[in-house]
Amino acid sequence: MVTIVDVARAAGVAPSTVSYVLSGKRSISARTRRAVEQSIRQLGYHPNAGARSLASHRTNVLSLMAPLREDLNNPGVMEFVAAVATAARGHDQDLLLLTKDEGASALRRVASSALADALIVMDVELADPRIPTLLSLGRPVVLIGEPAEATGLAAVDLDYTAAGVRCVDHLADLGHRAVALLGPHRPDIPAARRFRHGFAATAQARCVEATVHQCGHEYEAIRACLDELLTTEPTAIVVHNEAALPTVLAELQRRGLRVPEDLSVVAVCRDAMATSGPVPLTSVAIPVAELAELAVRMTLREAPAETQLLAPRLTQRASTR
Amino acid sequence: MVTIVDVARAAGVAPSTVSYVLSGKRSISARTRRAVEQSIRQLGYHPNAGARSLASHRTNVLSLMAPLREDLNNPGVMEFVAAVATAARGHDQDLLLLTKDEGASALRRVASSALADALIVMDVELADPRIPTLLSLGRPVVLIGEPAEATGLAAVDLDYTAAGVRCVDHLADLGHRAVALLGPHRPDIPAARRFRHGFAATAQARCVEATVHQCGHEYEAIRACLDELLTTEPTAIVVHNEAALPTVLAELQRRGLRVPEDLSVVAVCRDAMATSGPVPLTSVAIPVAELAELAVRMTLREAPAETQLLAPRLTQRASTR
DNA sequence: ATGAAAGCGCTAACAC
DNA sequence: GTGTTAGCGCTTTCAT
Repeated sequence: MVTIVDVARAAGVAPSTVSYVLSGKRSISARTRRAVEQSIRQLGYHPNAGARSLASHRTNVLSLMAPLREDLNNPGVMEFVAAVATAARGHDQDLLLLTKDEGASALRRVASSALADALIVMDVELADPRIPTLLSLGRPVVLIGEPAEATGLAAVDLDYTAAGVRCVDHLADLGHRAVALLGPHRPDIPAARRFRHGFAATAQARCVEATVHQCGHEYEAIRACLDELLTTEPTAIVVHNEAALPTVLAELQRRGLRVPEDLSVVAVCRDAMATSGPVPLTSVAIPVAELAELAVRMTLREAPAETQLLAPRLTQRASTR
Repeated sequence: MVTIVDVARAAGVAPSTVSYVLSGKRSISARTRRAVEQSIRQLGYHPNAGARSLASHRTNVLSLMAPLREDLNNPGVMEFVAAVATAARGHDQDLLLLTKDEGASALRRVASSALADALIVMDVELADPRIPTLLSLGRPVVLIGEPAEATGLAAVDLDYTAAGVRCVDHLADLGHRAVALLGPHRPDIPAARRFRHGFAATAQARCVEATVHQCGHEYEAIRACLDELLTTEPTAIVVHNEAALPTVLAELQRRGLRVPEDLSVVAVCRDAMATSGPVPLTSVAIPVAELAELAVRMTLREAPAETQLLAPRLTQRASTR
């Protein structure tokens, strides 16, 4: 194993000088820096993470707790995990992955044993039992997805209220007078509530008839939901349920409803999903990469640790008119 | 911060005794053990991971490198990540997540800086550039998904050859004489090759006409693939492409082909996927939890570090007859 | 069955 | 601009 002492000896300097070259915490002559960097490369030196953490009280590890069991079908979860991993590496941090069902004790364990410097937590619910623990950790915490009540914790999310507004505005602008919302399986989560409120309030403001429905992503649930939804004869639907989206579209087709001729569709989903079907969908994408980057920067105190809601962007494609 | 010295003082013993109570590496009187355990609980002591790793050369962290960008659509990837995280915690290990596109240098970094004790790598390809690095790491390495060539690295996977055999045997037993395989987007990966070989060899052995097709998961690709596939008028198809499966089924329906009346379908997919559509599908599931558990045990040297292929299990449901 | 003490490899305060 | 050195909190010999 190559240690800092080996590098120092090879470069003809003191170990602390090597440390300072690596950290940039004091000025180093160009000559010394070159010698040290060369020795590092030649010897293939990688600082020992444990020693570093012990001496500096920093691990350069972020921990992400994600809902890895229940939301397995939700492709958005994996996208977030990937985005956070990528954002973390972009800031020289590694990522320790925790599953949601390990609960508060895992958060405490990771923080107390100094396995990670900060925590990012997805899918925090209204009265989540993890919140008190997170508040007591003494480490930076950022939530992805904003719990409806102020928790005192920093959070990042899409502005779902604005997203609901945007979808209805788009459809109203196109002349639709009757629209329906097909929402997610869990109507109680903050994102669902906010979207629904934006949707309903804007429909009212613009004198558009609106109905709200919710369903899971199993075939039967979707079918029943569409049965109900279509009785009101809307000319457009907004689908805020990515997992159900493919089945919804297939089912519309099966019923002989063409998109957008008979029914306009706006989806809240990843761009990849919006463009993967026969009809490219007008959609509001969740800005996963930006949210992840922002969350990581917050944990590193490079961005103010407060709740930030990113503005939605609606991309018009072929499914609305 | 609570340290081992605090616990030792509270319990009236030496720090080393606390350490030994925690590790179980030497016998402790019941009385001492009780006192120490009580102090640990009362003080909320969590051993510092960095100090531990520095002193013991063990981190109790496993690193998993997963294809988090390219295979984002592949629900199987996330399932593996979740399963490995769960299996790791079951063995008192934490999980450091790496993305495949960080490449060999990330593996070297994590191993050399002692961030993790061992590495699990998904999606290793035929002539993967990471293989030489993995061989030189001096740490346990387990691949999930077996590269076709012997690499000298331990690996776990489903026995895809046997899976291909099993699917054709099932259909042949039901009396089918013409079957088609709809394979994955990347026909060159070992799993695809092996499945195809099992499929083709068994078809020949049982005098069943067989054709092999491949396609991505975009709508147009699937449509074109089905156009081609259906010209041979098979009475059954085997879908080894989970991402495409929902679209394939929707498209069959659109063409007026009923499952299983007009066409039997066998899928290689998660059970959740097999049972989520209108017709429960006869399927071969990938035993993700077992594979993850086995991989974790191999990294911990609790299972022999060799290539292990798990036998497929076919579950008959309503889509074949 | 338990204690004392020597490091593990690094960072950061202190010295010059 | 650089060197010296005292820890960081733990594990593990070595003693008894």
